[in-house]
Amino acid sequence: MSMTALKAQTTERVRSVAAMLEEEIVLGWLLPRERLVEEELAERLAVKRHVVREALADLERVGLVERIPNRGAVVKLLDPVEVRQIYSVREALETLAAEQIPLPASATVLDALREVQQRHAVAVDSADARAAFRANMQFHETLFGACGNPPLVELIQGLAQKVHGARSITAASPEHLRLARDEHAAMVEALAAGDRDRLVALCRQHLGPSRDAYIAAIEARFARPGAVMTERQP
Amino acid sequence: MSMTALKAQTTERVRSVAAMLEEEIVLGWLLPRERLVEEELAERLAVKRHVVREALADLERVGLVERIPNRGAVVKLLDPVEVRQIYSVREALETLAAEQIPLPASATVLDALREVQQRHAVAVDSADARAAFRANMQFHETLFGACGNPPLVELIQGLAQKVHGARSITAASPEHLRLARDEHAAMVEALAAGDRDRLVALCRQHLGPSRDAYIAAIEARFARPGAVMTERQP
DNA sequence: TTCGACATAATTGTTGACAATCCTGGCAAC
DNA sequence: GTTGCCAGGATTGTCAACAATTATGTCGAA
Repeated sequence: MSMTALKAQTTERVRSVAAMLEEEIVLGWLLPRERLVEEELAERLAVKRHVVREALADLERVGLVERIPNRGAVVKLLDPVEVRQIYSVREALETLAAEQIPLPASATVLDALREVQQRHAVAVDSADARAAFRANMQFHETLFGACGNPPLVELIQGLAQKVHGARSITAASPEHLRLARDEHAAMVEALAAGDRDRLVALCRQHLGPSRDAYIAAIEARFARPGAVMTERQP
Repeated sequence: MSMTALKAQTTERVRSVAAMLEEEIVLGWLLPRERLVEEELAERLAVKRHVVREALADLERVGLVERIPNRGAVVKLLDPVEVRQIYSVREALETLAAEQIPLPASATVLDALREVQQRHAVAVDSADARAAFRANMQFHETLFGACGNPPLVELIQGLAQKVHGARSITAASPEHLRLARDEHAAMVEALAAGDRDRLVALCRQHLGPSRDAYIAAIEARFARPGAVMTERQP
């Protein structure tokens, strides 16, 4: 029965390492274009190189890092047009899911959402970015999970992961966190009231801020010399 | 480029192995629930175990195989409800993509589609299942690729891959192949004529047959003993 | 100074052996 | 006849050393 073995099963360690790296990317601890050296990570995370290797392969599949043969991995920098495209698909998918959630929402779903939202609010108020990130992910998972279409939920989560690199701008910003918190509350309200139009609208506008903040930040800070942006010359 | 490269880059070999296994699954050479033993595959495909391992991890992420820790990999058997859910999302995404294709389609797109469709028709007529499969994939890639949203195309392809295991029923069936060929022709026609409604409708109905055939087949052939179906005893 | 060849260092990719784990089948006890 | 247990074998997971590749820095020549 106990699925979670006491001594971390191998594939679990890989997933654990991948999750740690993902968090470090989202929280801005690892910046775009930063190199991810296998041995270095292996020592820091106290695992063998080969585990880090598999974790990096996982993150490459997800789209969070980029691996160049014989040259190693770097955290991927999404260009603005790709971000816009991804967000447009996210909007479509999340709308689709929101339209399929049975309304008014069941008590179990509402209770779960309120509990998670509570944790998220606490994390935001105490400026605990990591806890806020985790609670935020869990909130969306339970919210969209209520649509009854697991493959759809998986897709939504996958797309969210893809732009996690983009969230390093908003994940630490108190204003954005507070805004997200309030929007979550509004969503729960709409779910309880059975107001589908409001729910869908909330989901849609919930996506905007992080996208816009990222695009603005990326064009200001990570522009490559040689691109359209005029960069100061040394 | 020569596929059978003598000195293939490592990550290329992994992708190559994954692609081979995927084809073998789609063509029904590897059946659902069949075990995939690393050493065995390594010897058969003339690569090291380590490469097979990574390829299996890839296919696991795609959803074509299932890996249980310390027990190995098997080709995944999708249950009918999951297949229905996936197809419903496919329908939504392909509709979304079809709605974004600029109409009437550009000459380059049409030329490319006609060329691929020609190859597909030849393969179907000569009952070359493998060539038909490849041409079919390429057709949909170029078709939806015309929507101008690469992440969306990637998602569509990923979902198609997920149900590739389900295609082993239709991939070898002459009737289904002929039907697909004719529907492809109709799509090209709609693209050329700039008839968006017809295009969207064609995309939608194009999904039906393989889904229905798979669900019927799975319930007839792969029912687990202990389920409602009565299975013959040896 | 600038350019290019060459040696050197840093990093990834590969390999085979070893350890851990899980399934199979036989054998004994009830 | 069924159940439980203990080998034995098959398979996956782990590891450290080695090979291959790419980046870096130095030196000499134009």
